[in-house]
Amino acid sequence: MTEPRWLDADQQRDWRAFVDGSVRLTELLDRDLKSKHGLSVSEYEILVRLSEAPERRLRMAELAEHASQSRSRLSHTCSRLESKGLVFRGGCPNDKRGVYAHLTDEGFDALDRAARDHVETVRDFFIDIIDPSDLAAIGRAFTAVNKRISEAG
Amino acid sequence: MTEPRWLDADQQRDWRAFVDGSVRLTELLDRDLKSKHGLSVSEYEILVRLSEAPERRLRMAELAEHASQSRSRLSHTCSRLESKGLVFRGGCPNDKRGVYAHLTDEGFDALDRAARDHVETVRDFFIDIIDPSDLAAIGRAFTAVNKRISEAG
DNA sequence: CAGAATTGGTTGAAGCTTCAACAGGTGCTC
DNA sequence: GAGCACCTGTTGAAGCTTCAACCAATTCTG
Repeated sequence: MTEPRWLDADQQRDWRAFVDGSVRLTELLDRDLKSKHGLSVSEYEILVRLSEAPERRLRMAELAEHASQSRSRLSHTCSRLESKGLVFRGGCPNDKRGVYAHLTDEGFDALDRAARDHVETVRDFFIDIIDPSDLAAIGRAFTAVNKRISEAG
Repeated sequence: MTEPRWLDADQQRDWRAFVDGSVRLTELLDRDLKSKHGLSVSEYEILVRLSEAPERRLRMAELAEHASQSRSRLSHTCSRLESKGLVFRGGCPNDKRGVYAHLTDEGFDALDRAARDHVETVRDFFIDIIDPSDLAAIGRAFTAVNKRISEAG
């Protein structure tokens, strides 16, 4: 068995900073959103994507794709959001298998309130403490990661 | 209520690339590690930290800190690792409340096997597709994030 | 030194995610 | 147009995480 190409010291340091940082950051954002607005990050993501979609509705499969969630997970989470009155699901005329998830007005308001706090926290713990050129580098890097993962799909 | 400082278009784009990318990447790594070695990323992290500790053992609280996990979660996960024979827990002489988690030889071997595959996947989907200076930027940025979160503690 | 406050770690229940199986629709092919 | 492969979305169970409550040991305080 050949020796793998281990990371060098710098790569190791940077990779670990990322792993730790992203875990801690998402946890912090999740806790923040939950305590102030009763929403998890993944629920929040769903509301965001719906709010941006034409007519504030999206097919389940599309929504799953946009929110980086499995269909099963989305299905469960939508049930919860539906029971909170933030989302409702209705059939699709063209394709009788299809289901549209719609953002309710109440859902839109909840999202608006949450987003105002959320953006401040994101700034506080990420955007505003990072050099703008480093942020651009992050953008480039993770765009490449997304592309790579999609290709491997 | 004053209008919050929304992100500008570039910030938004970069932030979202990161959110999506990191979710997808961790999911991919998790699936990879699980299918090839039956370990989740967080179990893997625990084994890594133990393997690097003097005498391959660490107090539970320290281990939780290093692995960015809650104590409760660590406790449950260690129970699972213990029943797989990769870790065992023993008391602490000085502080009778304390518990040391030890890496077993079997645990060390399992980690060694897993790490060889893991590093290739990390390279494939992250390190090797990113410009080295962008990786350095990521290191700087997330080091700052970690610092900020610790300070806010 | 007694009592209170803090720290270390575990536990069980509730909540969320994953996984595999499924029901119903669509569309392709022969 | 019957059969077959594929796609959509849901479901329930199993697995993992979070949360709050808890016990035990240590340390602080008067």
